[in-house]
Amino acid sequence: MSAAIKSHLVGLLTQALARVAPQYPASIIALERPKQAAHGDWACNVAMQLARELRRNPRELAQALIAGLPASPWLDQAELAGPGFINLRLKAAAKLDALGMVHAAGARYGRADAGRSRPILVEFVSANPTGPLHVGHGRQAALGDAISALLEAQGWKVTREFYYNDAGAQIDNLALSVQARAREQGGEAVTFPESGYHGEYIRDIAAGYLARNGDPADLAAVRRFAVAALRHEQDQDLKAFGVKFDNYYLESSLYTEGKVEATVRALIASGKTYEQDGALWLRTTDYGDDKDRVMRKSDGSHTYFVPDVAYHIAKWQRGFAHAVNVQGSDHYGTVARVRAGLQALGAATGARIPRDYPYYVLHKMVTVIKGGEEVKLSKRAGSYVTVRDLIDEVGRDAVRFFLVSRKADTEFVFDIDLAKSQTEDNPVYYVQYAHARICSVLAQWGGNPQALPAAGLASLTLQRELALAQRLGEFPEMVAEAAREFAPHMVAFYLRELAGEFHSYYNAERILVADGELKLARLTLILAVRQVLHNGLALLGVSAPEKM
RNA sequence: GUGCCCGUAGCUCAACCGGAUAGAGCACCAGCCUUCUAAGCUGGGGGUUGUGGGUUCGAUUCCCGCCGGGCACGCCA
Repeated sequence: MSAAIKSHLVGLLTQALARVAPQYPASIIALERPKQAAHGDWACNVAMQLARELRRNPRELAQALIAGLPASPWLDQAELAGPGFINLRLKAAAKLDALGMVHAAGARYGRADAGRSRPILVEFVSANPTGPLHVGHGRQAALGDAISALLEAQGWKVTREFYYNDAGAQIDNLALSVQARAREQGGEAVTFPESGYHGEYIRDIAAGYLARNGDPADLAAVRRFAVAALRHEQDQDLKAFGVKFDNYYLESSLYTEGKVEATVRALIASGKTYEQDGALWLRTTDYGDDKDRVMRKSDGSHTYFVPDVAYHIAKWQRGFAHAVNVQGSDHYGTVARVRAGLQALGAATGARIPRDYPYYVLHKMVTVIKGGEEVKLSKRAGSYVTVRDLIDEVGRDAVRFFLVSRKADTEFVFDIDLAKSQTEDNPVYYVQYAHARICSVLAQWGGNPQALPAAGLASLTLQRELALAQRLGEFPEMVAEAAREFAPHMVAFYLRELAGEFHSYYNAERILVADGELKLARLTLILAVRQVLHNGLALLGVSAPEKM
């Protein structure tokens, strides 16, 4: 059902309301899709909402509204139901209206212009270059990429950005770890750093370094080599996952470009800082944090929160008035701090940064289960399961689809056995199979799909056909809401349902029937289904195969 | 201890910001391939929505208390 038809219905009710209760604004009229088909195509609860204030019986009020509905070419009938619902039934033509919309828009069906080409920066993954990407990064990559695609579909000018924490203490730790392995491989007896990285990949990097005649004693060179090697490795992981970034932002650049120092100076100038115990503090409690934070430690170095603020100021200054950060919920603590830092700076510089800038999508952790037990180790990484492990075992499309099919704020249990042993019942294959089936039918028909949209649709009269068309009509609204809520899982669930309705239809009815008019109408319908499956899968970064 | 999040079928998860008889998938049981791909379809059993109150025409949804789980509470990143 197109949005146009929905607003048409709201218009009808508005007129009815104006006759029955002119003192109430039409804005209280809301339509919803009933869960049960018996309740019609749309339901309105306005009579129950107003019954109390109008001191009228809700059923009697609903009846009056129904009587006041003007005639409409789309509306078949309106009936009173339950405690005071008004159930609306549409004519078949209204349901089939969506097919024309799908074919007219094609790959652009589901797109809208809510973003009005405004720039928005979506930051995600942002892994430290100290090891291969773990499954949490995988969830983040799948989420961030899908959220970006959803925002693009809503007309935002999206920049996907990866922030490399390549300047902190963890990098020193990495360098020392690689150095120790390199010395070890050179025959020296070394004690491995207590808090060093123990993964297999550290040995590989050390070997690579030695193979290029690197000097283990040159720690700066070791560090450069190790960071470059891990950035390359992470790039390979992302490539295997099908995620592309528009920009990589290096924390180290904040130092080399003086942005960290500039941020400290600006914060001092803001008057929100104070010295205590030899350290420099920011009064973040003035902006909702639960305690003040140290900016500069007594040893003169900065806490990580300063470059974080500098980075986000840079986002703002680069022209991104809208920004979304996709991060693990373990970063919850930084939210208030970064925002407080930005508010202090904004107050000092006159920059009108919104209090909730940047917006955060925090996702819960992923645990991987295999053989009924939690998997914590990976050969390559040592202490955690990598994205690559998952892709190798389950396949890229399945991993991506799985990782976005749950709300971000629920803890994620990824059961490898389930994903592997039940590949045939895997939801992603189920959706892809629907797409491939349609391709197959179209191939057997052998005609030109381009010509189909001109076909007459009057012969589509079956419940399943009308329901499918209606489902297709919901797609744009679903995409808009998923984008608004930063909730790609809605796309995954929608696709599951659409594919399910298609499979049922396919099994119950034959597409390539003898009746030429009916055949063309049915082909037009499934061509539209294919288009929407394709568009939806594209939002999730999952392929839509023509054969399976 | 404090803050945030979560708790829905045996398992994994939905539920259109308060709507009608809480829905899917997996697993289980019984059926469907001479016909466009059986990676599919049809039917079935499965629930006191953690728990106790409150708000109201109506609560999985909003409020309060408790129980259980996750994360965060550093001059770590």
